[in-house]
Amino acid sequence: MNELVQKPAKPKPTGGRVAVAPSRTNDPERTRADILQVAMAEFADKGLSGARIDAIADATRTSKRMIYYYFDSKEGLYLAVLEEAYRRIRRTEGDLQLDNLPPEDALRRLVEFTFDHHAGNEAFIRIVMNENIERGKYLSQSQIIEDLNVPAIDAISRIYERGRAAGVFREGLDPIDIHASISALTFFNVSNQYSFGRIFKRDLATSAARAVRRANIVEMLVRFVRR
Amino acid sequence: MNELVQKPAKPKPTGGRVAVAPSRTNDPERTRADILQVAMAEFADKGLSGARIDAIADATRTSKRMIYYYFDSKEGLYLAVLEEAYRRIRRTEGDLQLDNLPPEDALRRLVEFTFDHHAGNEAFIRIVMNENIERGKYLSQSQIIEDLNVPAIDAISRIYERGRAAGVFREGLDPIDIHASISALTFFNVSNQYSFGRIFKRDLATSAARAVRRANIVEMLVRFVRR
DNA sequence: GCGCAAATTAACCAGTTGGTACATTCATCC
DNA sequence: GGATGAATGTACCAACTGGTTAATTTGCGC
Repeated sequence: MNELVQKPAKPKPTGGRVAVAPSRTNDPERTRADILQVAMAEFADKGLSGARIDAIADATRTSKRMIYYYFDSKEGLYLAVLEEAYRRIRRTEGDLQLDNLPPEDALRRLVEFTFDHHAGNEAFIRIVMNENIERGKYLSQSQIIEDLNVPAIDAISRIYERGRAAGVFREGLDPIDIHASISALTFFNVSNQYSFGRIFKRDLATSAARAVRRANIVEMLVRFVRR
Repeated sequence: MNELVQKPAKPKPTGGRVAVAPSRTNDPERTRADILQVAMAEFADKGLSGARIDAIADATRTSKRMIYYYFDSKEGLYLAVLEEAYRRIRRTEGDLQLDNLPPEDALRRLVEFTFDHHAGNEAFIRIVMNENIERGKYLSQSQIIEDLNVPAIDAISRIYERGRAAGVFREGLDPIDIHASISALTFFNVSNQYSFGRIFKRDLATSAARAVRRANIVEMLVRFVRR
């Protein structure tokens, strides 16, 4: 099985001989959330063009018609999935307590956190990959992006500023650039694990390989900012 | 226009009133190469599932029938494109003269070369992205992969060994891990340019942005290996 | 308990898409 | 110059796929 996101089980059709009272319970929020969750798994697995509305509908507790009722179109559903994916990621970012740590320790911790976070959210990684295949077309349409950068960059800015003031970090670095490096190193390790693994005959998904890589990435960033 | 790979122009249908002698020239190699080139552009643009055989056929000097004659299926064509993409990349890699440079300069040059190479070959990047969306399924089927790692890793190994022996690089580093870092940093800058650009309101494709990023990536690697 | 919009179901549809059947032309070998 | 396999063009098809039509049920406000 290749499940990136939990899919709720579809209730079996009543197999008994006597037809059970065909009652129905309206629960729009549940229906919507159900569709969204299944769709996220499908889009992460196959990408926008590879995903099939029928496949999503079949894996849902409800029917295809409901997808169009709530999301209008395949693209509308994809956009909703994209936004939900970013929303979830940001939600988990907040509660990292870095301000009390010495700057270098704070940076280490931030990088480790980002690494683990990416390693543990392949579905998110794949949705971002796909959105880049789409050249950011849907991200552009989304409101959500506007205030997405703030928390990630803020954390780095604060750490960097403290380190610079304390004289342990060198001058003239750009927090966004530092963020780009952290993202690149941690994202790639998940996004390109298959091609890289095949070519170098290494499974990047083992915990041993991950631990080594993680330590090296942390070291790389610390050395980069150090005076 | 969004052309990642040159497409040859299709000759216009003879529009004249009198039908020109419908002569035909058999040129299997040209036909095959033509299809491959057009297919590479389409697969790089849309991915495996997004690409359309009819679209490829239409952009070709020949017909859909010929695609199936030479490549059997959509998947067969995709595999041929994938292999050709890797073959081309490796071809350009060879002629870098690094053995005469001091180790640190050699490393700088290698990183710069890789950066420029990735920045200038978006089609390749996108094909690799797509292959990772496919979880390396087609790369696994290919023979070509077997001897793909050698040149890239060899270059790093030699540089690192010289630097280590000379006492300018620290001990205990793994050339494949170094390669992973170089790839991650340079690949991401192209692969994720859309999502990153949208979120941070920066166009990573401008030459100014590229120059800054390139210098930082080089610096990051040098600092990582230094004693 | 009724009116009515929201929620849901089932069947259906037209355009697309990968793939093929079949006939035909080219080029090489003798 | 004819036989023969390789190369090519045309027309076609069945399955898939995103999307819709239309009818029905639920549940909330009053």
